[in-house]
Order: sequence, then structure tokens, then C-alpha cells
Amino acid sequence: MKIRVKGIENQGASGKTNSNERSMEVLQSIVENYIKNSEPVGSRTLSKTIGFKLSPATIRNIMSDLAESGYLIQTHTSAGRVPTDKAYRFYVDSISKKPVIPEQIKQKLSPVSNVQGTPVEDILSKAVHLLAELTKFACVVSTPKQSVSRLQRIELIKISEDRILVILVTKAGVVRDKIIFVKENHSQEFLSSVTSFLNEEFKNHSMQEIREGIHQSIVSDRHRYHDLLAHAVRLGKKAFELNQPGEMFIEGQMNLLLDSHFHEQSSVKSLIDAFEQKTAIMKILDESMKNKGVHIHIGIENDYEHLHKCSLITASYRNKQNVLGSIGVVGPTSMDYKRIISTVEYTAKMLSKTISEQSYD
Amino acid sequence: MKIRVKGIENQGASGKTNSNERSMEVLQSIVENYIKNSEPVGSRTLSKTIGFKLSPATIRNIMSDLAESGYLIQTHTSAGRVPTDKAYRFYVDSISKKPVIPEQIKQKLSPVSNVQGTPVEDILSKAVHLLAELTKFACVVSTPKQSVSRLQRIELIKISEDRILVILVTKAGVVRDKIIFVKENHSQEFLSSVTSFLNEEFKNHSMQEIREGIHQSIVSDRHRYHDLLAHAVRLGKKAFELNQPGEMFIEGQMNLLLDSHFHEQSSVKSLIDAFEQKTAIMKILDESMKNKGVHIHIGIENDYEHLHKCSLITASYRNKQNVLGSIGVVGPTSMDYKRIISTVEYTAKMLSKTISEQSYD
DNA sequence: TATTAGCACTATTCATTTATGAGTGCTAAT
DNA sequence: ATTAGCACTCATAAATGAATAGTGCTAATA
Repeated sequence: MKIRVKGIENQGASGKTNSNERSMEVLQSIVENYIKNSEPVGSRTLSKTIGFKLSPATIRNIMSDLAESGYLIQTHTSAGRVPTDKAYRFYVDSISKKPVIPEQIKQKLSPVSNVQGTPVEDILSKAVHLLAELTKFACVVSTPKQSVSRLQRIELIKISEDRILVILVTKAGVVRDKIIFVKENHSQEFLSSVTSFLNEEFKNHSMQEIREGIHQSIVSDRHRYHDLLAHAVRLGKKAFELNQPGEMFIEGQMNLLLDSHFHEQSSVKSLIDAFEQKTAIMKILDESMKNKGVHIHIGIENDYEHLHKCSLITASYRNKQNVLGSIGVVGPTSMDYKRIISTVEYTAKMLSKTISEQSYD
Repeated sequence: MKIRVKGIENQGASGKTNSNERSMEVLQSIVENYIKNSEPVGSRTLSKTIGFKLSPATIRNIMSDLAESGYLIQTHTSAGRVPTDKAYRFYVDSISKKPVIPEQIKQKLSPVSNVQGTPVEDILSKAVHLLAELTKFACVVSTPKQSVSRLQRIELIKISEDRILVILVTKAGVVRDKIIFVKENHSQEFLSSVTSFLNEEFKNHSMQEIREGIHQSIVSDRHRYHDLLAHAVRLGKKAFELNQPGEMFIEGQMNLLLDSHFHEQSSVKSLIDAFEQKTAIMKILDESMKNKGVHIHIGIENDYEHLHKCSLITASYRNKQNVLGSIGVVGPTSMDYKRIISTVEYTAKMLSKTISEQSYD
């Protein structure tokens, strides 16, 4: 059996690294071709579309090597070859980091920035909607993380004898409301004092800090407070209790079902589950907040099995102070990475810009 | 050509109305059979499943008549028959108005009522989610109409020099927030006075009334007000300006795409459009608020063409004072009407109960 | 030594044919 | 008025065969 030099993986066996470089280019061509036509690509077709001149036979040899190295698979003996997730990973890593944003996309996304005085949720919703329209895939965006966002203002409103409406406004411009139940029948005047106290005490602190701070107060200093403060702290504790598990807007799920890739495979069920449960996708969005830039999860790289047939492209958005959340696209592994990556990147950028302008500082 | 007595439509031609009644029962059987198996039903099959004894030949005659009257159609010459929308309408009108709610459904929906202090939006979202899970179709719910809901409280919060956060709490328990932009740099104390004024003036009035009232004030009495009130009215006008076009939560769209009926027809695109645009469905939900009980729109009965292949089952929900919105199911015309109708009815009932308990009175 | 041309081989896909079967409509018998 | 019987229709499924796109290997070539 003849041992052929594998391109890409172990280069340098031959004098010229030429062979290696050529393999890479062939692989890129295959991936791009498959992305474009969604059909197994054969040696003959490739020899025409490829930039430099190579005969089908030579390409066959290269493809054979690439297949052996796990970059390509054949659906059956006499079919063309299809890129594996490994090939997509290679492809994604090899493409330029300076994407060009088509003017058309810029134009489409401009509504995101025209939103004077709109609630952040609406901005997110608008952005994810446009992203879905542009990419024709399913898109998700996580709402600003409550724990890191900083308090702009808290308001306590008496609703009935035993119910108080709590309104939290964060620096990011998110308004959260919830109702808390109390035993005592506080007057609205009393609530106003408590409100003032809480605002003075905790403005500009993160929710996380506030929760901890209040807990501390209760544990250690309870006896020191006079009646007002004791109540204030107790109400505050209730008010700041974490209840929102972190939301997520989904848009364009239907796009996926129309996509030929998912239509044929019976992986539709899986995907629906993935979107129903939300937790897996949420986790990926959260993860994406930790580092700057665009994050790419290709098929099998995803921990969650139901997402093994998908790729996720995510990017975080932020205001001036903090990273707030992430926005992303869920599509087939054979998506047009160049286009999707740049679109997600640009959308996240626009989102950050818009929200920063809206932030209350 | 022999003229046969048409059942249902023109009875009485024969001495016995027996024939008529039998036609009805046959039609019912056909509809139920088709709902159950989603397959054209033939005379042979029917003669087995039907309660009383009739030979296939007789049934064929009856079916032939029903087809002529527009209750049944054949996909092709040698196929069984399929109910038309007219048949579904007949079927729906003939079924009992006192549906039995299966214990299982009651149990599934019980979480809707376990929601102490949850925002109304979350309750709606929970309800529509459960409804989708139960029915396995797409479900929608409209958020409480702003115009009819009554003011519980308004709050103005200074956010920055030129931005004021307006929070509207309605009797139904809906909290709406929006940011308004102002030229003058009002102090928070000033805003508090305005807040008090607006609350005293407009508490318990519907948004519609308030908007009209404020407009009146501005047009006719502007000169009478001293500075405070002039400002108050101007701010109030901005605060109460209608901006929310009426929202709608959608859940379980994917269910429709999995449904065999939609999968085969290429009407998927239509449906997606219908959900994207929202307006058509919203209109039906709005319509449904005008009358009590369950509303049923079968296929062609819908004005909107994209919904011609669907049936919608809707019911309004309310609190003690007002009808607030509607909840409904969008499914194939061949849905199990008995089950879906009772499920929607029960869900709306639970929703009303829960929201009434939450309302601030 | 790397590349290419040529050829045998393989599997899919598509169109055509050929049963099979469910279902109808009509007529005549009950 | 109902039913049995029969000829007929059409969709669906299985079977066949030709066409096609593709591979792998070997031998020729630059």
C-alpha cells in the first residue's frame, strides 16, 4: 500500500509544502462549494470551479487523503464528498478575520439604531427579528443579565393592602417589575422613605452586590437599625430576590424547518426540543458573554446532543459599563459562515451602540 | 336521472325524516373518522365503524348525496371522501355545548393558577405555553388591551436630564413602561407632584378616557392652569400616548409544521407569513373579545387568505371588570374540535380566574 | 516523482412498467 | 328502500432498466 503525504495534518514530509497548501485550498473549495449548492461535491465539478488547474484525478487523490484524515465523508461509494464538522472548523479558522459588511446588511439593520426611548426589550426583539430575516435561520438573543447590571433606581408602589409593586430600573435601561406580598399594611409615605433609603444606599451597585449587601445587613446588623431601616432592609431583600431566570427571545425558528438540510433529516424533533428547553442554547449564549468577539460552535462541538446537526454563531452585546447578553444564529452546519459571522458581528455591534446610547448615565 | 332526497338540507321530501337524520349521523361519522385518521374515508370502512348497520352500498348513496350538497369532496375518482369546511361547520354546530374537561387537562393547566404575584405577561405566557403543549398546535394570546384597561397608578421617574421613565400600572395588573423625552430639566420633586396630580385625576379611568380627557384639557383649558398643572398635563399627554400596538404571544408554531396536514401541502409558507404579520390573527383575537364563549373560525371562513387551510378556536379572558384579551389555537381544519374547544374554553376560564385574583382592587 | 488519462466498477436517480387494492358508480336482485 | 355484484378508475408500491455521476486503480506521461 502506498503511503501518501497527508496535506494539512503532517506537512513537511515532502520537500515542498506546496502539497499541503494545495490540500488546504482544495478543502476550502469543497466547503464553499457545498455551502453554496448543498450537494456532495465531486472531483470533476471541483476541477472546474477551482482557481488553479488540476485534473479530476489529482483532485480525487487529494480528496481521498482528506477523507482519510476525517475532513470529508462519502454518503455512499459513488457519490461526491461532503465536509465534516472538522472541515467546517478548519474552514472557519482559515477565513479572514476582517469581514466586509455588505451595504445591504448595514441598511437593513439601521432600524436597530433608530429607537429613541424604546425599552431595551423592544430593541433586542427588533434586532433578533432583523437578524433572522437577514440570515434566514433561527436567531436568539438573551436579555441583559440581571446580576451584573447596575441599579439605576428602585421604586416601591403600594398596590393593595398586602401587595407592593417593585420596579427596578437598571443602568442598561431594563425595567423589571414584580409584586411582593407583605404582612404589614405599610402606608405609601412609608414606602417612599424606604424607596429613598434603598436608592441612596444601592444606586450604581450591581444586583449581585445588592443582594449580598442586604443579606449581610440582615444577618449582622439587624439590631442596630431602627424600625424604618429594619423594614426597609426586609422589603429590599424581597424586592431584590432573584426571580428572573434569564430570558431569551427566539425568532425565525420556522426558517430552520424550511431549510432543506433539516427538512430531510428527522433531526427536526431534536431542534424543537432544543428550542423548547432553552437551557442548552441559553448556556451557550451565557458562555459567549465571557469573551469578546464572535463565537462559533460547529455541530458536534456542541455539548448538547440535540444541537449536533447545527452550528451556532454568537456574539455578546454590551453598554459602556458591562457585557449584558448575547445574540446569535442557529443554523445548519453547512451555513455560509462568512456571511453569517459578519452579520452577527455587525448586529451585535449595532446593538451595543444603540443600547449604550440608551443607557442612563 | 334519479333525484334523490338530500339529507340535512331539504328534508321532508320523503315521509320519514329518518333519511335526514341518518345522513347527519353518517356525516358526523365521516368527520370524526377523518379527524381521527387523517385519511379519506370510504364506504366500506365507514360501514364497519358506524353505530347502526348499513351496507357500504347504501352509505355510498348517502355519501354521494352529501358530496353533491357540498359536504364532502373526493381527491380523485377512486378515493374515499374528505369533509369540506362546510362539513366541519355542520359538525361543530352539532356537537354538545357542554363539553367535559378531562381530568388530565385540568391537572396540566393547574400551574396557571399557582402564580402569586407574577406579572400578567408571565401568566399569559405560561397559559399559552401549556395550551400549545396540550393541543399540539400553535397557540396565541393577546395581551390586555391598553385602551379599555383602567389606570391603577402612574409613576414618573427621572432618569436623566432629558429623560423620564413613565410607568403605568393597570387594574388588570399589567405594568407598562416607556421613556419620554422632555426639553425642560424637571426636578424629581416636581415630577412627584405631577405624579400625584395625575393619579388623583385619572385613577380608575380607562386609558382611552384619559387620553381624551387630557386632550380636552389641553385644547380648552390650557390658559386656566397654573404652571404646575400645565406641565402636568403636557407630561401626561406624552405619558399616555398610545404606543403599544397590542401585543401577542405565540407558542408552538413548530407543532404545525410537524403536523402531517401542513407538511404535505405547501401552505407552510402561507402560515409562516400569517404568523409573521400577526395582524390577521390579532384581528380575529380582537373580534373574539366582543362576544362571550368560544369562537370558531373554520378554514375558508377566515377573511385572511393565508388562514384558509386553518381553523382557529378562540375565547376571551377577563378580570372582574373588563374583557382583557383572547387566547386561541391555530390548527388544521381537521382538528379534533371537541377536544380543542373544551381545552381552549377551560384555559380561558382558568386564565380569567387567575387574573381576576391578581387584579388590584 | 507528481500528475494525468483511461477504464472498470458502483450506486443513485429517474422514468417506465406492472401489479395490487381501495373505492366508486351503476344495475339488477331482494 | 336496501343490498349484492361487477366493471371501472386511479393512486400507490414494487420491479425493471437505462442514464449518470462518481470513485479507485493502473499505466502512461511530463
